[in-house]
Amino acid sequence: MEMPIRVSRDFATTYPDASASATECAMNLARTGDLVLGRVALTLQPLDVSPAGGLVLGILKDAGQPCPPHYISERLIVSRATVTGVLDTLVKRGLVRREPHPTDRRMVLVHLTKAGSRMADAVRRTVHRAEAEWMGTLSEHERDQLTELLGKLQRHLA
Amino acid sequence: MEMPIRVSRDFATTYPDASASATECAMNLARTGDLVLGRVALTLQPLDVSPAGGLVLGILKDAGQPCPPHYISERLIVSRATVTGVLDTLVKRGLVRREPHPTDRRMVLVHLTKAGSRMADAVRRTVHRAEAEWMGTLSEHERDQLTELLGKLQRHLA
DNA sequence: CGTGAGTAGTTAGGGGCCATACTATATGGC
DNA sequence: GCCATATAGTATGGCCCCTAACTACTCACG
Repeated sequence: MEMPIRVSRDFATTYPDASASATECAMNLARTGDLVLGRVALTLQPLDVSPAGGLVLGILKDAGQPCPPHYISERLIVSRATVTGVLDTLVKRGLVRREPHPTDRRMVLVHLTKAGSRMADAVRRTVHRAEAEWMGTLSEHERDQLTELLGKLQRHLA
Repeated sequence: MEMPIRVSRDFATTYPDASASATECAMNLARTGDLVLGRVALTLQPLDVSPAGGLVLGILKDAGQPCPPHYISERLIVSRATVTGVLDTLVKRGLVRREPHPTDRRMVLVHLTKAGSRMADAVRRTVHRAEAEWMGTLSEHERDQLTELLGKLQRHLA
């Protein structure tokens, strides 16, 4: 498999109103994003936490206090329904606890358990150490360049 | 929401053996990849085809002849089980047909129907036109730069 | 030949993600 | 106070993705 993905030589004639460089960017962005997600999942496997679960723990840890699911949903940029499912898994694993909100009875407050708090730390340490290794091929300058380019795209895509 | 994602100011002291620039790259790669995938799904919605389904149609079209599922699985970098599911959907939609392999009875050959062939073309046209628009914020030079950086990472991550 | 190793496809079960629809609760304007 | 509207959480059902296990078949080696 070639890397990066390139379009075929006759791309421009086959798709006149397309752009080869744009298509190559899009395909490689999707592929690279997928590779990174795969690496995260692999890295977290020994901890027996899913990437989504790890992110939720991190959000709760950062908040420093119990949070309602809708807050997690917004931070994670994911639907509330998805958060319900991830929380179910975390509850089963004993990393998180749901409690009724003291004043607003529509809400639930998600509490980090002791084990959940420890796990949040372990996830962060593990993932950040791994990230440093993944990006080892790029120089500091290249990383900044990449982050800038991605930021520009995100502003346009979001 | 800021774009690109940046780590907090005290990142280096909190995670001594991590790299802020590496973590930023990883987070933004995951995010941007996700945004691109979301755009693809949105773009294909009017055609009533899933992103995965569209890719399978493209692979069959490129092959120019009926293919066994394991070939699709390798091209798509996805498990054979997943291909089974995607093909089920495509069969239901009448875009694809399963036929027994004439000589090797373990295999199935996936045929593109007339409608499937037309759909493959429509998917490509639609997505490539959209890609040109998504990447509109980046100059030709920036796109090449981005593709190169992603390629370098892919070689390291794959 | 026959048998064991390898290959192809599917099934089963699990997770993440979504949109939609439903219930319960809160709130602001009348 | 009452009601329309908005908000919070969840259930449902769909797609995509995985691993593991199972069936059917092929093939090479003894």
